Amino acid sequence: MEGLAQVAGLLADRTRAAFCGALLDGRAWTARELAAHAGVAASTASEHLTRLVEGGLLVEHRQGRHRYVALAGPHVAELLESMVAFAGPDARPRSLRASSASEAMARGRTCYDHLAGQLGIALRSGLVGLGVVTAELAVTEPGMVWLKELGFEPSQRQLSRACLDWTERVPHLAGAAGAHLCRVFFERGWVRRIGSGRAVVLAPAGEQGWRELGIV
Amino acid sequence: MEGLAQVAGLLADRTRAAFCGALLDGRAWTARELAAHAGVAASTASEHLTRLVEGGLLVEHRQGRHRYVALAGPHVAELLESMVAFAGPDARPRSLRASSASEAMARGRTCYDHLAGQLGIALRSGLVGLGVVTAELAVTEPGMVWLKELGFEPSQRQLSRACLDWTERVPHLAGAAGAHLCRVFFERGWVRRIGSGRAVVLAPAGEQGWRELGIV
DNA sequence: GGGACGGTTCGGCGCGGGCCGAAGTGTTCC
DNA sequence: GGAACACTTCGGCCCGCGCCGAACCGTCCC
Repeated sequence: MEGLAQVAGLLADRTRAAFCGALLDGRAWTARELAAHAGVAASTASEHLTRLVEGGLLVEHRQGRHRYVALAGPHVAELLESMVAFAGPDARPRSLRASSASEAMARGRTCYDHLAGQLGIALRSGLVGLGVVTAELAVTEPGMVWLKELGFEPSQRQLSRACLDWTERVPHLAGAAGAHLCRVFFERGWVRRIGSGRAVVLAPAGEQGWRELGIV
Repeated sequence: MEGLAQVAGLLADRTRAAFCGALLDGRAWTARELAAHAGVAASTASEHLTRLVEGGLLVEHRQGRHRYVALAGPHVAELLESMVAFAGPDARPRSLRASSASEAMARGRTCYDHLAGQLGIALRSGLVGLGVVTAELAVTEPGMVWLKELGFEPSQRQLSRACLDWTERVPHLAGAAGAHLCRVFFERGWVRRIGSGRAVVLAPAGEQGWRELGIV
């Protein structure tokens, strides 16, 4: 259980945990952004990032004078999700600005590579209603046809997976299928990011697209 | 991500991690047993256990002068499994005795409430061959009939789940179905514990039973 | 070249926590 | 009652680590 203690140790610090939480949006952040997000000095952030990269949780990508870091893959996102799901959501925001930001996140956001929040729940209900996935979020045979019409190609990666939503406490669709749909929605401009962060919103074109597909 | 850091902190210590690893066999251990297992003083173990119980990872059960502790439930076992799967198996045993004990564990053991090791793999292959579960370990319709004949009753708990075997690096059957089969096999005396610990073996009666069920 | 900027390295500080042994509590058994 | 035993509490030790600021290194832009 040596390895268990090591990986737990990487996440056992509030600053490193805050980094990982921010990176759960699936995007790459610079060291400074993360430092500001967690409220520590740049030097401190730098050391933490080195540890997280060496521990295999993060990958880095140097570009000019910037150091971009991102989660090392879906397996890391899944690990973090399951730990957050166990720990439960944190006590909630104090400031007004933080509160409105967290409301926007509750409405819709990315969770690593798929949609979450109320938007994720709506997508899930729609797909269940269409018979694309079962109530347990397994892709059905007609569902696979439906996905392939949207350009989905099966791969090594697990087809579908339930990801526990930590604002809604309800599972939404993750895995290869969830990631593909999220990507398609972004490509078509149906979903776009708002504000600074990971909150997303369904654009008018998206509302229409979802209606045409029968999701809503 | 406050909560994430807290739960990670509970597991970030090698002694506490060793406790959890031992408890992954699904049985209740006394404080002394765990202390000996991890090689620390009884007083040290006592403090660690208090923290793990307060953190919700373990439950305790006082009986006379003994303090029994066990994992707080399948959700904890699943959390630990996913972290161990990420971290990978530890470097391997030094002493001869440790080596033969770990060989016995590799042949068969309990993983919280289901079978693991080569025995778990054999069970899984058999069930796939019988069509009880798909290759992805989802229970089929005929499989549910088969399970009900063995006394299985569906519950709230997730029906089946793939648990990554950390000696074999192959998934075996966990979840409600895996737990039920394990329990039935113990009740019928088909599987029994050997030696001090969590290693198990298929008894002669079990070999015959498995043949009759078509598992092997 | 010079200045601004992102990131890193290093030294030093302080706190937290893991460990033990000794002493104490409650239980079991004779 | 007395002895053995499982566990807990407490005091004290020490190491690890998270943090910062200062100095430094590269890159980018004028």
